[in-house]
Amino acid sequence: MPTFEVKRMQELAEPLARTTAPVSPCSACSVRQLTICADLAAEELSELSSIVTSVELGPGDPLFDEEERADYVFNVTAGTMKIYKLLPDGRRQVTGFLFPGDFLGLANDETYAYSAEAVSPATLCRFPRRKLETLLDRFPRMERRLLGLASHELAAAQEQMLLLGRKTAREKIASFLLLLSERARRRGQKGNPVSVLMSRTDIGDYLGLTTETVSRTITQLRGDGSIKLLNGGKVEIADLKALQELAEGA
Amino acid sequence: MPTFEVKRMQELAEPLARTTAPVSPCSACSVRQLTICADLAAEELSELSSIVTSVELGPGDPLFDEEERADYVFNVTAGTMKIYKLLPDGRRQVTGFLFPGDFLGLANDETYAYSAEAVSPATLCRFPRRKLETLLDRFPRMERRLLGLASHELAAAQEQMLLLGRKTAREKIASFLLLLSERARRRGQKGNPVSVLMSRTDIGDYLGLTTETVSRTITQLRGDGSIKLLNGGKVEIADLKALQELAEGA
DNA sequence: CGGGAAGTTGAAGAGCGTCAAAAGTAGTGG
DNA sequence: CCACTACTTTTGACGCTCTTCAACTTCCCG
Repeated sequence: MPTFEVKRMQELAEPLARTTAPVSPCSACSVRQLTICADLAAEELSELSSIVTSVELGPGDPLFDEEERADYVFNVTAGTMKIYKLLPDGRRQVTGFLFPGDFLGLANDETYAYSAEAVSPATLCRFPRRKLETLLDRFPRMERRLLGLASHELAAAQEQMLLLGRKTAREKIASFLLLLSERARRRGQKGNPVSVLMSRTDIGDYLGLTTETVSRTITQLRGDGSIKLLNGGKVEIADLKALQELAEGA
Repeated sequence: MPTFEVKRMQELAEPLARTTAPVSPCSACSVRQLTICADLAAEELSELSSIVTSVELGPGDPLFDEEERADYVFNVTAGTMKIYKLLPDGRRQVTGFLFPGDFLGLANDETYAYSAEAVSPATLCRFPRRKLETLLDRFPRMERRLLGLASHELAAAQEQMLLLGRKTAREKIASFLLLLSERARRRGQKGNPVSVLMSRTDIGDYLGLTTETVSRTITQLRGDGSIKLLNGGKVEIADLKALQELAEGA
């Protein structure tokens, strides 16, 4: 049985990643209320448990690549992931950072529309897509939940388009810090200081900037007194109001 | 009964827009297969008909504004719509152009995440959100379809982020023309020449450029021999391969 | 410690934006 | 039918933000 799981793991990602036997009952899951598993009955949860597998990734480990057959969908339970698209010459656009409770791998097509990789050590729940679909037929509440998550993602994507297309570097960085802060708070952590675990390159690729511009802009905001850099990748939001006005482009 | 409809219309948009009594049976709808109503049984279609109303808009007419209460969802049946977000100082990001068969108004929140307005004369089906939701409970096939559309939208949004964050002006214009062409073909029209009904300003706001840059870039592509401008806002794709390579950033 | 990656800072340059004006297009009314 | 107006598009000149290329510094992790 463990052997079986390990084999499937290798189809999925490099030997770096580890899979274990069916995850401990979803009922103990700390991020359940944030994701598709919210509000399921005990019986439904146990059915879900029976198809789910856990995946562990280290920083930089790939989960899947764009164009790959989308046989699984995932739920982040710990750590941070990034999803991105590439141009043939290597230019990269990070389309999202994912935190515990976030869902990924929804594919309309039969293939993933983006690549996914771990930013920090991360744990995910993996659902075979086919099996999840048949489960959805019987758990309309879960399907509704999934639709809700997708439409939330869609709204976030549009907000990001506004940022990419129309905001200046300063506005982008301010928006980014506030977004991280807000998302941390929604996960029940404190939003200030905010931990910024991703590299300058990742931030640049998310905001449509170069690492140099990210660095310079952060330095600038620090000079303004809007933020302070602490150690451990933490950023203190020193002047929330200024940052918010900047982010909204006022 | 018609009075009732007119009154509700006024909550929705300005007197410019017109509503009629329940639309002629959905069974005759020409875009049904493209949208949420695909694959419904005759009986289901008639139930759907009973809650739907038709909306007609002229160029520039608003359908709804960001932040407004999202009491309705819509389906474009004819014409072209645009959806966009604004910054307080007036900077605008068009997050999508919508054509017959496209769906809009999905709101996660209780309010719309963007504004919507007609680009050309347009007709839409309007569904009261609440009633549609109860219908979805009974028509799982429609809910599945909606989820499929949402995840398709999501993939398109990510493609657009790649464009906004990482492509040059030339690459953006090339991608845009190919996108319009592709979408026209999917609706059963011919993809070349492609009709570009929207203004340079709208295009710029969609691609994260100014109207001047859009104009200059189009002139440039014409000079290259990649495209030709015909009258009636039509653009002939003269060198498809060149345009594709440009769009992919090769 | 020491080596390598990540981050910061600097100088120069390119691409796109801004401001301005001309050319084209469409709608209106005499 | 044509002239007038108003708007959209195009073109031009210039400037600024962000990128590019490069060197230097800091931070890790062995």
